[in-house]
Amino acid sequence: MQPTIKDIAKELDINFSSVSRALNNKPGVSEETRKLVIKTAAGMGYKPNSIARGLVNRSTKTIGVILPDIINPVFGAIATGIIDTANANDYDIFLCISNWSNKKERDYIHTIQQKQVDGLIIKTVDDSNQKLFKDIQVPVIGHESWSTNINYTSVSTDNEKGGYIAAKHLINCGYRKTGIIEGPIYASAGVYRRKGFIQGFRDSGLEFDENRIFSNKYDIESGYSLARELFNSYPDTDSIFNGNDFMALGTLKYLEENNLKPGKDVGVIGFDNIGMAGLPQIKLTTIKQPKYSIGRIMINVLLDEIAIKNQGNENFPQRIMLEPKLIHRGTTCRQKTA
Amino acid sequence: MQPTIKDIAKELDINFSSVSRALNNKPGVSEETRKLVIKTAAGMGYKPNSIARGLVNRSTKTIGVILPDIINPVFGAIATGIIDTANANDYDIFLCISNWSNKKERDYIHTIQQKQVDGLIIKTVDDSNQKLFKDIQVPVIGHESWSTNINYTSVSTDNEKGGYIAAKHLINCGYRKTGIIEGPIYASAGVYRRKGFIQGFRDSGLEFDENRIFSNKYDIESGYSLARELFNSYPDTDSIFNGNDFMALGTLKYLEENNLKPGKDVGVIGFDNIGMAGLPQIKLTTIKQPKYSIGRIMINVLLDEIAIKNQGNENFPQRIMLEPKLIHRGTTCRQKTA
DNA sequence: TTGAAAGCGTTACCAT
DNA sequence: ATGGTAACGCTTTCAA
Repeated sequence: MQPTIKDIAKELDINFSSVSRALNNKPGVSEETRKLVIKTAAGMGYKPNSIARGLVNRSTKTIGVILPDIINPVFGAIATGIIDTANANDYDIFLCISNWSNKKERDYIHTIQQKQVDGLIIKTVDDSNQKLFKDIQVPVIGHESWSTNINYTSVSTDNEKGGYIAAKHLINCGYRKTGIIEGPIYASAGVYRRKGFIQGFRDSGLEFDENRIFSNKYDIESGYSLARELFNSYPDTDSIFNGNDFMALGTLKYLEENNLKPGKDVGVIGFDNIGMAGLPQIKLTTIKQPKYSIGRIMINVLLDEIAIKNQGNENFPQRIMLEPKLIHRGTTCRQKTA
Repeated sequence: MQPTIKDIAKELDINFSSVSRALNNKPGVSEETRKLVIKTAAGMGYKPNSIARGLVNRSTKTIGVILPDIINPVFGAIATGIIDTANANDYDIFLCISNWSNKKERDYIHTIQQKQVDGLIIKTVDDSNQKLFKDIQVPVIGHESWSTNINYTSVSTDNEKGGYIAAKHLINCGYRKTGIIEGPIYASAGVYRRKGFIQGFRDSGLEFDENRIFSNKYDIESGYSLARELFNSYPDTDSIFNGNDFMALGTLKYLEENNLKPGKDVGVIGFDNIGMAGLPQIKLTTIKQPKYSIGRIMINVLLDEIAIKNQGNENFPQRIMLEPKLIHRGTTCRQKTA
């Protein structure tokens, strides 16, 4: 059995409240007893029970984080940003993976509340669980989800702008027969990326044929099979805007297998800029997201909201948007464009 | 404020212990009151406080998991296996990332205990923190760490065998001037992989020059720079055994930039078989690990040890080894070998 | 400075 | 079947 403060108190023949005061650097104990307590506590291998502490303090110093997957290094990077920054501020992270399942996400939203986290960071699969947020008692920060009728802060890359930049780049390269390969149709990020992309075409006086949009899951396999579908339906396709880099990797796989040279026969652009995108064998042109910063900013904003709330102040939701950036590599036209 | 069982009791003008019984499907309440309690609880939006529950039950139904990083999809896959299986058994996961830092790892070992987890799964950076395990009060499962003087179960791929297989394959391909590019020198997995690899040479009557071993971190950049170092020191290098696929990716990058064709000019073999290894642009020959299964088995064994312990039985540490498998792709000799 | 006691939300055990 | 109460380990307030 782990020793408790009562055991320490018994050992020293003092009251356990004094032990508590000593261990927490609270006033009300002589320097002498404090030193003695700390020493014997260490000797006995005492470790505070943070569950008991959480019960009385009504704060667990823990933030719940719900992410859809963890194999995609984008979320790995975001999670790392969250964890690093939280730890630096003395908070722990309770990480949950919804596996792109609405049901799992819903379950996690419930269990995480029961665990009395001090705040919640979540990237929802789509909008369907957002109604659950309104009776969460702690601050919530969303990633890639924003609508005017919700009351929590969201931080994401400016996906619409990212899509716009991608479109402009493809057009500048001279591509005209573009297809879109994207993730789940209702995924918030995808909606904005697509919107910006189509707007980019429009602003160039071009029309984008929305039949050329194919959607499935955000992984390599889906990118691969959607590329096939796209080319089967539209053999004249000269370029592809991918929902993320994983899907672009699948697209590249399809092209390779069909002897189509990316950047020459077909322009390919991704989204995220994951580590592998820069490999010389890949050289994927993509829209970079500040992944680590997204995590860092989310937790900073959340911690701030927690502090404000504890002071009894009201907070109102913000929409924080980070800058996307074109990374021009080998899978789109070679020469740099304006 | 979240309603508590006392609030429900007050509402119904019954004792809160009856509410507890009703909500937990324990005997001692009439079906009538049970239904009433459940109904009003739902109506009031009651959510059990699992922290209070944990305090009295001395079980949080939570498993702590400490992994060194999460950007490498190997750990992503392992974590997914752990989380899926734990959830299926009604356990939650408290996931921590040590970022390959001994200090962070040590801190996490402490905080995770304070959070009263029911068990711990950990992949240590190296052996230095293993002494901390002996005064952990809950079952511990290690990944890729095993020595006879420790008392916890470990599950990993048979790394020694994996290294052996890699060596045999390289030799069969006809390579003789092999270099090793590996992670931190004390990393347990690397030690066994290297040992098996050298043994493979020996068993073929060949001598492996240990000066050709270069080590750094388990990432793409390290693989890249170590490849350069290796070729600078040993320009006659004809093949490379990489500590993991990420490092192999870095090696491939170096080769590409120096116009060396993998599989033709230089044989390259990795370890893990991450998703990207199979891409046609990469086609990395590698030693496959059953990543998801590693996670699944770790949690299953842990849950078993927890159950045994709760029955008051003693458990003794096991070393569970999973089979590695050669995946022969394009970065080593083309024709299949025995 | 120290001791005593209440209370956090829950479960479990005792009466009734 | 129900009510009452102790207990989990801790922090905090109030007395002494």
